Parts: sequence; structure tokens; C-alpha cells
Amino acid sequence: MEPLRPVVLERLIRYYRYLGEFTARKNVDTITSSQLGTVLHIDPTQVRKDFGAIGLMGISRVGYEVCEVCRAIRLVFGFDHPYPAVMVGAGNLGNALLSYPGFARYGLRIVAAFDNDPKKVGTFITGVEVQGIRSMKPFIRKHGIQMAILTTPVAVSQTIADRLVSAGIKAIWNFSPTRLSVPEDVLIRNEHISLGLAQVAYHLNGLREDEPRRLAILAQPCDEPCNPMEK
Amino acid sequence: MEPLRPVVLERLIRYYRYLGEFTARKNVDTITSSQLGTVLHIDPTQVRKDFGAIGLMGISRVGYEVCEVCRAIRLVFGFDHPYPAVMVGAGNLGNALLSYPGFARYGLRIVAAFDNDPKKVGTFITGVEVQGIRSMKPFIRKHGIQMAILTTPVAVSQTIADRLVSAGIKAIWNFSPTRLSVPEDVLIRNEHISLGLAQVAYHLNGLREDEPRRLAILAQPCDEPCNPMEK
DNA sequence: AAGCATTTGTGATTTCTATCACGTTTTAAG
DNA sequence: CTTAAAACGTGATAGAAATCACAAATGCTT
Repeated sequence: MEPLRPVVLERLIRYYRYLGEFTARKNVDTITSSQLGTVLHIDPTQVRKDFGAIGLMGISRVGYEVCEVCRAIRLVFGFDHPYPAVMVGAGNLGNALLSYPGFARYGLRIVAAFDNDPKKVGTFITGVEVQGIRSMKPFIRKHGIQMAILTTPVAVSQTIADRLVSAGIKAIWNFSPTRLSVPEDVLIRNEHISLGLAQVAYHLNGLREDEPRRLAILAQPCDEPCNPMEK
Repeated sequence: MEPLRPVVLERLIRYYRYLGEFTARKNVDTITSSQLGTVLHIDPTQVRKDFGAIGLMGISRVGYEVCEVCRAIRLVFGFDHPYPAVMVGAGNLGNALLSYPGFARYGLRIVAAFDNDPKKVGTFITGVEVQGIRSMKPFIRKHGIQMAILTTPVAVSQTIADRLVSAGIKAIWNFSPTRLSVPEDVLIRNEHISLGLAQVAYHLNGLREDEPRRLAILAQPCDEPCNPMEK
């Protein structure tokens, strides 16, 4: 099967998420493309095409078996063949992620956490022991881990990323707000919440609707500093 | 100006993010569309069109003034006219967000936090006092707050959302992994990290490249439960 | 059993997005 | 001063994505 386009993957995840809630509530085992479409604001045809793309066949006049849909989606992403992952950085964000119980549904199993704060080393967070950074590389090597979740402070992220790569990591889920350079064959997925924030801001800004002010400001010379507030 | 499409907004944010790092490092005050394009893997023409869409004019043979670009982008999103926001839920995630110093650059100012855990009420997190949930509605009303950040447990999120709406909130940045129902005029932006996770999973799964297994599984009847692991 | 309503699957069409190609402007060099 | 190179701005074009339209299939009702 040729690789699925990102936009399709995104919708598949939305279907999967909704169907999880759906089966928890309703006691029905089939769903139609228009039902899904209505809830998720996606055209029913699109739903059918997406399902077709991952080899799902619906039943005329009935719809799709929820159970089959979920299974097919899990298969596409490999959710039922969980990859072990390590968490690097056990601060607030690392803690929040470690204690999020929903990841199992997405095939994620965090098997170890690493932090260089001696006070944290040795403690357990939802069953996962926090180890010193020193132990990281041997641990990854020993267990053949391919995925790492990075929640370290920006200052050390690149250094840590280099070490992860040299230990054999093939994918980094990066929550540290910085750009990482890694070899071609290592996947970086940056989680930038600023994008979501920006969309909210744009909406609120649109409510204001003050076009003259905008133009007036743009007309002025740019005397303010470029980067008024620094992270 | 007609509203900008989401895909443009997304690129604008990527430009803004990069230019922040850029000016911090280099000591140059202009940048060309191809420089930006190379770094962000965006076609230079696209960069020029995006800049054109927000009223920016470049200079032939020179490029764009970084300072002007940043200012125009801030203007589009309203970043230099910060909206006060309240944080609801002061758990690990709430803490992580509250202590993230980068938000100021995106026009976000968190002015209060609310939690129903008596142990947390009265404490301060990076200068913001945690108050009881009771105080939430009057506080929002009194200060005319329009934006809320929701990091509560799924079980209470909808109830909280209802209260936020009735207090006058116009946009909710939702980190709680659940679907919220709110009136038409209230914007919900859901922050679902599962999407990022799924993309990483898809990549790793692709490395495996085991097509026969996939088809074999799909051919079997669907005897497993639909929702094998529950959050 | 027949007819009707509903739903799937898919080719055709439309709409949106990204890229190309090229004229224009500006700086720098010869 | 002239010419060349580099960058912008934008109409034209190609490529993706979403939607439409309709045949085929299936279940329900009478």
C-alpha cells in the first residue's frame, strides 16, 4: 500500500478518537459515513474514501462495523504492536505526559524516564522509574528502543537529541520549543502549541475587527524592537 | 482584509517562530524568501505570497525587513494587544503551561488559575495565584476575560466549560482530551497530542514494512474488542 | 415479492493549494 | 554608464483535495 497522505492520517485519527468515545456511550456496533461526517464536520464521501484507502468495505444500507474500522486504523498506525519509548525530562510536562493514561490506545508504552535532577532520580511516576541521564544510552541500546519523548529545557535539547540518535533512536517526539538537527533517517515530530494558541488569538483578534487601526500601525515605521518579549 | 486561510496562518506562525530564533542568533536585519524557504522547506514563491497576503512588501535584491515581518505577523494575530486568559486546572499540565515563558511572544497573559483542590488554592505558580473554582465566574466577569485554558480532568471538563461560557468566555483552548459542546459563537481549539503521536507511530510502523502481516490481519474476522485499552 | 429509501463505492468535477515562469526592480561590479 | 545577478511580485499552470453525481447494493415496509 502506498503511503497515506498526512491529511488522511489526520482524519483517520479523528475517526479513531471519536469511535472510542462512541462505543463507550452508544450500544451500536455500526456507523454510517454520514453519521461520522456530521459529528466531525467531514463530508461523508470523504469518510468513505478514507476508509476505502485503508481497505475497509462498508455494507450498503448499514454502514461500517465500528470494531473493524478501529482495527484497521490501529493496523495502519501499528497501535496494537506498541513501541516502547523513553521519556527524557521529568519536569511538569514530562510528568503530565507520563501520567496520561490515554496513550495505550495509541500504542505508546513509556518504559523509562530520564532526568538529570538528582532529587528526581529514583522516584517513580505512575510506575515508571526516573533514572539519571547517564543510564539513558545504555538503556536504549540494551532494549533496542526506537522512540524518545523529549521534554527537556531548550538549552540542553540538542545535546540530548545527539545522544539519543547515537544510542539508536529513530523517532523523537519533541515538546521542547526548539529546532533539532538530526540525521535524515531520524524522524522529528515537533509539538508546537504556539500554533493552537495563534489560532485562538486570530479568532479573538477577528472579533475586534478594527481595520483602520491595523493599517495605521502598518504605515508607521518599524521603530519597536523585533522581538519585544523574549522566551 | 478577507480572513486568512488556516494553512496560511500556520505558515505565518512558522515564519514568526523562526524569525524569533533568527534574530536572536544572527545580526542581520533582513531575510530573503529563499532563505526562509530553505530553512522551513517552503517554496520561496509561497513565502512571498504569504507575505503579500498580510500587506508586506519586500525590497528587490534585498529581501524583507525581519522587524517589519514580525510586526505584521503580530498584528495579524493581535499578539501585541495581549488578551488576558485564565487557566482552569492546576495539575501537571496546567503547571507546565503556567511556567512556560514563551507565551508572552504570542500575546498570551495568564492572569489567574483556578483549581478545586484545597491544597493548591492559595499557592502561587510563577506569580499567578491559584484560586478556588468558586471564584472563577466572578473573576472572569469582573475582568471581562475572553479566553480560558482548560486542563481539567475529562470528567469535569464539560461542566467547567458550561460555567466558562456563562461567565462570558469567548474562546477555550482545550487540553482536556474530550469533545466540548458550546454555543456557536464560542471558539474551541482542541489540543490533541494524539495526532502527533500517531504520525510518529505511522513512521515507525512504516519502517517495519510488513505488508503480508497487515493483509492477514485484515482478513481475519474482528473478534477482538473494539477498544482494547481504555483510558 | 415488489418497491422504496438508504447507504456504499467511484468516476467526474470543482475548488483550493503549491509551483512554475517570467517581467520588473534594485544593487553591485566592470 | 552599462550590464549582470539577485530578488521580488504575480499571472499561468500543475497538482491535491474535497465535493458532486449517480450506479449498485441492501434492508425495510407493505
